Amino acid sequence: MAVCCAPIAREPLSEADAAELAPLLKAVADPVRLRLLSMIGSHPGGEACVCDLTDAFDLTAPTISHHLKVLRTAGLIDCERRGTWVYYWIVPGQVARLGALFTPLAQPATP
Amino acid sequence: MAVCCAPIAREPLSEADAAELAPLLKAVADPVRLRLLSMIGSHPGGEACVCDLTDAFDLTAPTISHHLKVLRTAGLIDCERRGTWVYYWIVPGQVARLGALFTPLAQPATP
DNA sequence: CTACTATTTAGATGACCGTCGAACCGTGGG
DNA sequence: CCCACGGTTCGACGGTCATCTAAATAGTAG
Repeated sequence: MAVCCAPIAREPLSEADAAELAPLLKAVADPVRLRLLSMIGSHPGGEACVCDLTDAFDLTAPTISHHLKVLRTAGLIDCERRGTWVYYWIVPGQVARLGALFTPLAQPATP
Repeated sequence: MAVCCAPIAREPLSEADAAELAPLLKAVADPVRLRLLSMIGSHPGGEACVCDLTDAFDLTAPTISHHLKVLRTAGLIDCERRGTWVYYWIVPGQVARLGALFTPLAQPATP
């Protein structure tokens, strides 16, 4: 259930599966979002405040907020407001789908 | 040595690593290229002729050629001309980098 | 050498994306 | 009650991308 479809080199990806996966990949296909995802995932406690993330970039707050929204829309992260601050954390299942797509290729049967 | 850097949730991705990985992800963040990669990788013999690929899409030949070039520039596939036809195959090491980025997150230590 | 096929290159067009400044909500403290 | 602060939404601008048509290159067959 973690993956919707077979790993990429097992069988040809259906048009529908490709259409569903592509936006997920597009969400992480950006240096800023890649770092954001990494910073959130590696943060102690598994969650990070926006204020922690913004300072690491030479970008304005709206831009960071936009990137976080893209990641959230893709289902890769989720967030919650806790008093003054908003905290983000990774949704492991969705991220695992990406890994499952490519990893089986590392050690294929190669008959 | 398959990967250049730690998996995404181990430690924050450096700006340089993110900048290097993003283009790789951008190359696969397209439904057509995702299917092309899958069709090439799952093709019997591990390689596929352009003529096999073109027919599966409602796209013109130049468009397919363009997508193949993007994948090739990213180092995900390689090709060789053999007589009349050009054959493409997957570069496993480069694809494995993508998998390694996300897979370790599937079963993290979660202390 | 010429004609035909397969594939790539070049140029153009329309859509999408990353970034910013300004305006807008929600929370907590005077 | 109002104000300061953290964060998001809105609208706009510049750049990139997917796709097409037309033309060029490479190889094969006659």
